Amino acid sequence: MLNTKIKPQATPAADAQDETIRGLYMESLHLVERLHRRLLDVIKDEFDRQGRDDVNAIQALLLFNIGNSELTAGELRSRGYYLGSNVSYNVKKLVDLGFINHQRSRIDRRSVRISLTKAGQDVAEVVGKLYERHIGSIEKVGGIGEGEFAQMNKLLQRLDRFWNDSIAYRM
Amino acid sequence: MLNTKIKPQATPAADAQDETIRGLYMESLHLVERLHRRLLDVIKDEFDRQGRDDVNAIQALLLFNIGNSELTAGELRSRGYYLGSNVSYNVKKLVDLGFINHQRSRIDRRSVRISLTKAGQDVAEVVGKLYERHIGSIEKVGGIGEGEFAQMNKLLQRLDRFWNDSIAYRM
DNA sequence: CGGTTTTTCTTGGATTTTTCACGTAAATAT
DNA sequence: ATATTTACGTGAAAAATCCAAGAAAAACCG
Repeated sequence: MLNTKIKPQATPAADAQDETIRGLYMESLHLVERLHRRLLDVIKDEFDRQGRDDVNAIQALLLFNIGNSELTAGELRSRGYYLGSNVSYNVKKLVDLGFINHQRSRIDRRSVRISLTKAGQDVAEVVGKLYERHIGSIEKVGGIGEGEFAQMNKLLQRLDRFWNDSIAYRM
Repeated sequence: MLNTKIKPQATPAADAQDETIRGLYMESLHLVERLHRRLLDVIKDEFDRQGRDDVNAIQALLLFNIGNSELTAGELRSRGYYLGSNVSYNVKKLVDLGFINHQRSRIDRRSVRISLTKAGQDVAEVVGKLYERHIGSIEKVGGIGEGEFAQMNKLLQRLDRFWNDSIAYRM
């Protein structure tokens, strides 16, 4: 794809190694972006097939993540279920669409308990069944088995931590 | 192709295996989303440090991807440089901001050739230098070396392909 | 306690971005 | 020549984000 042979020469050994890592690193970046998009596409496609257009992929993902839990709006962020800003906006939308219940906690009346309505559970189930199909075929069709998943996740975690640290510790 | 073993009890062994894969698969999904966000955060942070707020992370990423190439608007999508649906909007924005040049091709006058202005190159360079720092420390600090990157990318590609096929072949 | 601070979430408005449907010009096919 | 396809542009509506302000409840503290 990209021509990697055009480069100024520095320390031969270190440079050659960096050069290799560079290509791999850039590839990882592209892959992360692509996969993120692709996952949303897969989910959107699933709802398209069902002829549903009342939820988008991000909402469906959020509803699936909530699942049977009952949590507060804040937890949606802290647990990484919803990574955007302005949780309220999305919660409000999903309440309006009838996918989640929304009521103030009696224990801590500042917070809001959130759970899925029947309609919300249906959405979560569509996503859940989609994932089940994936899980059932990813090993044979996709060529990713347990060991490979474990390895991949370990490395993704390292990358995540690396980036996290590079912000936190101003590297 | 309706090999839909929907849900009922399978053999204990297969079920247990699926159970393991399930956890790993779900973790992968979360990681992909998290990493996508984190990368944007890292880039945003870099521009914050420079006291710049005239480009956002997505734009910076796009400018970096364009680099020294001169390509058409359509190629931004086909090459995966910009994965959104509205190339025109973003291109227009970046032209207005003075980061890219924009002129009709003489060969095919429907298409538009795009390249970075000096200002655009500066943005790309900020991203490029950020990546260089990463590349220089990812192995020691992040614990991801060549072999591990290669392995990770291979698996990410498989996942990408799996998802792509699951849309294309209606699995 | 009473006062202060912090947490948790809501609201409103401005702005940005996305989506969609249609439009145009140029290239290509029949 | 006519029809079709391709590559982009446009404009309006919808969605999402950002930001600042604020309410209510809880936690803290002398």
